[in-house]
Amino acid sequence: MKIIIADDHAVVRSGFMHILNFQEDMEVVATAADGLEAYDLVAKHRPDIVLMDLSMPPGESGMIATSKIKEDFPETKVIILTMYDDEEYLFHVLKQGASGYVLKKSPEEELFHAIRTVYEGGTYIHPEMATSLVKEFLEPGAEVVETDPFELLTNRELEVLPLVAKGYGNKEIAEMLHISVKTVEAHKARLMDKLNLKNKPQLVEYALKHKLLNF
Amino acid sequence: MKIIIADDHAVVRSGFMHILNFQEDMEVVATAADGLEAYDLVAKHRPDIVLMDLSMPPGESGMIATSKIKEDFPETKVIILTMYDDEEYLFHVLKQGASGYVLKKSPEEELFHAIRTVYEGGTYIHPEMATSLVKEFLEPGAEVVETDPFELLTNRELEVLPLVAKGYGNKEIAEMLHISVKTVEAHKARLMDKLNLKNKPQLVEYALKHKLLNF
DNA sequence: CTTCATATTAGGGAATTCCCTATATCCGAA
DNA sequence: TTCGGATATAGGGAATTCCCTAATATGAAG
Repeated sequence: MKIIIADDHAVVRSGFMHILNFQEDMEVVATAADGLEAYDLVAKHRPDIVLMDLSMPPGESGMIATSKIKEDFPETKVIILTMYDDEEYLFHVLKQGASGYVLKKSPEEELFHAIRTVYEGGTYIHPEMATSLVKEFLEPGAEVVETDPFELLTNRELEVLPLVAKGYGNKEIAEMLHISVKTVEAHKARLMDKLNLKNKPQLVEYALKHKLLNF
Repeated sequence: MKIIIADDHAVVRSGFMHILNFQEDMEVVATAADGLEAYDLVAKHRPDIVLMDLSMPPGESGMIATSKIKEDFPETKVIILTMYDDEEYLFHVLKQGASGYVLKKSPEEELFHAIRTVYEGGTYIHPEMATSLVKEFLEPGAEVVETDPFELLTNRELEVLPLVAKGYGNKEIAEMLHISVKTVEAHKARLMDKLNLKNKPQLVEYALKHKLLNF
């Protein structure tokens, strides 16, 4: 099967090309450094599969490219290959028409399996991400479709989140907001549940990613 | 020559291993997913070269590992292979004893060239980064501020600081670093004293400002 | 040989957080 | 009028952190 690889890191693309070309049923016909280049190469080569990174600064992102490619070349299947394990990315690219989502931390065997599965008409989602998908299936639109914090969280929660991320303790936050420690605990627990964050580091990462820390 | 690869992404490690093993004079003897594992493998294999990523969350960073490896195995040469083009990182790892700095966006030929240059006793710096080095050479210390964490803090403190900033508890940090909670407490107290930080939010702000959070 | 810094560890008590479970009021929408 | 969400608060116990004080081993520098 014909494959195109899109990743902004040249040496990483080379590495992927090598390990894929080693599989008897796989052939990398071209590689791209960003979304625009990937689109052009798909137009030219009409591959079966595109392996698409999500973030390819400063070029066009894989999310945009996936959307365009699926629109203009619906027979080409797109598998996202990224280091981001955020379910918001997963849901978004699935809606864009991607047929697979693999994390870069996975072993090469998983990548091979994903490619073959998708080539045969299936969908492959990295197991750790699949649970998010099941949740979403069971409770559509419950919380995770719109992961923009300003949509998901109440005003009070939006006040509490950055303060927690910055490292203030519950007691300090209570004093700042003139509420009780118990209330802070409750808001914190609710916002973590809404955002599907399991621990403090995930909360800090989320706050950073969504630019909620005003330092 | 014997090479060890340290990168948190398994499929990326596989790719690098493939392209390096294809070179007649290069052999990848092991791969590691973080700095601690890299150190252990260096002890075991005594490679000529280590290709080290800088950021390998949630494991130990390549910066810390580079320092330890150069200290205990001075004959092993370390080449940093990262996506970060910040000169702060470059200066630091050179001081730690790294012999090369290659960006992941470079083509594989540059990586081969870097490895061969370093193996022969030379130093290889990605051309775009070399200008920063020349500047620093011509005006030493011009841009180094007195609160450069890499100047003020010990290696252990540099390990603890980002973890605290990220929101990990002392118990979790102790488990990650295989030390006791009391030790974590002590390092934390010392580094806060050195940096004149009075509380957790100041520590978080400091870590952000100095790009110590690998998310 | 001495001194100093780093790394590590500890006791102990107070303070705080975490986690589970629960309740109440207010307000807006149906 | 009813219902659900937002906001607020609480009890209680286990776990953890904070803070102060103290100690040891090792290696490097003078």
